[in-house]
Amino acid sequence: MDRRIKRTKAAIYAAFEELLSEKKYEHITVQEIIDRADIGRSTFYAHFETRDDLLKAVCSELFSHVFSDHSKAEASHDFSSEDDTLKNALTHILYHLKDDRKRYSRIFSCESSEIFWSYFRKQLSELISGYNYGYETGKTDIPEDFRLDFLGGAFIEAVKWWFRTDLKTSPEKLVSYFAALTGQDQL
Amino acid sequence: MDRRIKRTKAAIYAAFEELLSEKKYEHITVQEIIDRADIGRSTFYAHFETRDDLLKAVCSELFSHVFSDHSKAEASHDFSSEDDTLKNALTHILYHLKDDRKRYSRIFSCESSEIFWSYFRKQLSELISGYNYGYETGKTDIPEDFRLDFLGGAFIEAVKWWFRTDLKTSPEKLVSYFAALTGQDQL
DNA sequence: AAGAAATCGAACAAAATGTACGAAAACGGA
DNA sequence: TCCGTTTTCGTACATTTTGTTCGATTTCTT
Repeated sequence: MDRRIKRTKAAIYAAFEELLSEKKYEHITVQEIIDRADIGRSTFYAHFETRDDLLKAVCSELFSHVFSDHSKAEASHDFSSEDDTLKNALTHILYHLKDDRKRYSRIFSCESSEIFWSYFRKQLSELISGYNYGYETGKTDIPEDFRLDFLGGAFIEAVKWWFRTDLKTSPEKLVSYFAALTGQDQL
Repeated sequence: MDRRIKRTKAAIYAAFEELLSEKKYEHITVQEIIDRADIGRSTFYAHFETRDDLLKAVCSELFSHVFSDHSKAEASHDFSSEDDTLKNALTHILYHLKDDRKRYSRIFSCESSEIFWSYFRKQLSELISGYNYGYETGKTDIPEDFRLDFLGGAFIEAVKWWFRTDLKTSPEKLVSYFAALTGQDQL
């Protein structure tokens, strides 16, 4: 690959990720990116059609690291590669995220429709905590705030799936799926 | 409340939600909203400071319906109000969403950082499905696609929580929480 | 009917967008 | 090192959006 391209892309990526740590993705302009990267306007558009294009490219690049070469991750965190379970696979992913936490934090803090979901999630977590009398705290070592955030977020995921599949499942069934998969049957 | 204000806000809301069903939130401009609502530019800014402000207002209005008056929801869907469990509460919420599915669909389809999460989720679901040999299909009536989407999304929620709390939990512990709350211990 | 409040619309500066083009620079293969 | 190719630069440009201002006008409330 042409060195100039590599240099230009690197400059754009760096500027973009830097900006991402300062402000929301939605408020970052192409102008700011090229100013920060110190490249010509036309140069940017020679590589990316839109700002979304750039984000996609960055995501793609990031994830190529996350999901490739589990073995490497294992090697660097001393897991026996024979124990190839989902749990370990997920653990390896988490280690990778942790190793590059700065980059991922920037991306993870993007938001937009999140305004909506965060409303929903907050309300749900409160709602769930209100029904907690049947739940024995202390029996497990799962932090209460994790449990509430997680269940709220997981329920949102169920709702998202529900809408993706055109609400063809009845609410009762959906809730039963949710309850079954989260072991919240008792509530 | 002044009728003019009510009319103006209604016009803005209608135009906004209409646009929301045609394009992504991020690409909707104030210009389009006031054109569609047929109101003066200054009038819009008299009610909302920014486009995000408007979205927040719409969300707030929408959720005030979702989380208020469970009793009403119960009445209209014949639940015995004595059975006040979390499951029923969630079911009622789902019914409400279903009743107003058109409005909610519009909001739900917003995206932005979703570009990132959807990448992640897709990969995760694939990963999980690869470890499914231990899972007995057919034993439950939970659809396979729901299970995969859900577990992927739920794991993302765990990761989000992880980052919100500054990665202070070890990857192993986080995965064990996830496994415990989703009954995926066996994998 | 009268005073208050909201809307209109036109105008404005500032900024961003996406595109175009020729000149200059950097590249890679021979 | 040379030469054709590719990339970058810089500038320019038309268009669009943004957020604000202000007086005139309309609509509301009482």
